[in-house]
Amino acid sequence: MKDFTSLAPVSRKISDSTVRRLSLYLRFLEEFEHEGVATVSSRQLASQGATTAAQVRKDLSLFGSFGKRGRGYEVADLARKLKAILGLGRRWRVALIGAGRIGSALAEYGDFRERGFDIVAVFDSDPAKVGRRLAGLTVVAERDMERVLADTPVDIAIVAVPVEAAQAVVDRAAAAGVHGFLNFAPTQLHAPEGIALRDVNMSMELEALAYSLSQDADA
Amino acid sequence: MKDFTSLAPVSRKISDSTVRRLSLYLRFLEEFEHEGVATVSSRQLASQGATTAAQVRKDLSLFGSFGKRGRGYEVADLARKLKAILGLGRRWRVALIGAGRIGSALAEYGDFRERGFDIVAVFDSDPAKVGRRLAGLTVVAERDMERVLADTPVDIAIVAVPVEAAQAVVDRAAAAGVHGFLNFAPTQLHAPEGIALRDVNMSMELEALAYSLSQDADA
DNA sequence: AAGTGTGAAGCTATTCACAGCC
DNA sequence: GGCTGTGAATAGCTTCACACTT
Repeated sequence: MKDFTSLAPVSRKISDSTVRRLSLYLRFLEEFEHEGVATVSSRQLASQGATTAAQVRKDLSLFGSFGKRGRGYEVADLARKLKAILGLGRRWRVALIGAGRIGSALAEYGDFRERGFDIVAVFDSDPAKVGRRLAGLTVVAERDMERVLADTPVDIAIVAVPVEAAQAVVDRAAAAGVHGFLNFAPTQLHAPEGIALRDVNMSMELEALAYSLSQDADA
Repeated sequence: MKDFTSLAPVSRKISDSTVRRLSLYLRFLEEFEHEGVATVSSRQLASQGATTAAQVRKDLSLFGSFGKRGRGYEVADLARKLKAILGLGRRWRVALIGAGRIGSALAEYGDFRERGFDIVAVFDSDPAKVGRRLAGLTVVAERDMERVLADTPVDIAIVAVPVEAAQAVVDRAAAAGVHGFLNFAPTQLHAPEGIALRDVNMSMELEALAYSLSQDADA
């Protein structure tokens, strides 16, 4: 049994699927905690999340030994550890770039704040939007992005601008010190060296559904 | 070499990652087509999409032999074939359930229509929203969902209701004949037997970014 | 008895490498 | 010469199964 004195990430590279599952487990643990449940087994965690008990144990074992044999996992304790592993032991500062329909909806999306992500700046290139209030913030001209980011640095930027503008906005924000991006423009962006970027492509999700439905129809 | 007389899906089960890549390739092909490019190589397709030439060829080969050795793929032809494979040779009828901030933004999201998905009904449980116009449609009471879906059947429903309401809404809509769901409520829903469902969890994407950034910070 | 932690096995996905065709 | 299509090799992920702990 390894001795993990800290929760410092393990040398081994953790797959994206594992990270996503950890994030899911954390949610379930918070629900259990809310219901006053004190301990859970890998089986119980698995049943909530469409996975297997072995998978849960394997995922957790990548980071240490958090359970007690014969008993399971202590809910509050495991939740705390997962938070530390996922980097949620702190709050994250987020900029929103693009205050159109999707951007505005995201600015006011309560779940972000609830999960530790604070939107602290909003940018838009449309002069008609600049100066307006959105989710308690004043929309700033996209042209002033570098200047504002120098004053109020952020960790992550949410990109909600049109496809044509998206890559440029990422490159500029990355140069201005933003380390992670969540892109909602329906295109695959390229992250500068050393920068984390994830694409959320809603139309592509619908296309994947369309594929499934076409398959079923022939079956 | 196999003889694919139709584009009917192959018996082999196709992985989600392959489907997503096909959807990406299709976008690139449409861009190439728009630029007047007549043929592309697997290398060119790969370079756009952060994958490898071998992966592109493998993905395509699961469905047939679409290229010409020494020449590459004919852009318009391959685009047509990918559309057929993905089930995009037709338009899809979509209901939106939940006309809150996210729902409203999705209702007006142009890319859906552009990619073949027409929102033809909008439901909400809030009496204050019922009767309002949204993206050219009148918001209908969620309670009347079954009645309306009987008249105007849809293939897919987009779920944009609060977490607490999400599973019930899926169960009801599935019973009313909806075959696929795209869920935006930040929870993992369970699809009834034979129903396709995908979760888009935006907070979870941010958490995955937070994980990456925490990793980088220690490196 | 119950349930974790984990090496080993099994499975799936990606990459390699090259014969075959244009 | 260039590039596809594809079996073979490799890598990565999931499941199994069981020793071990409470």
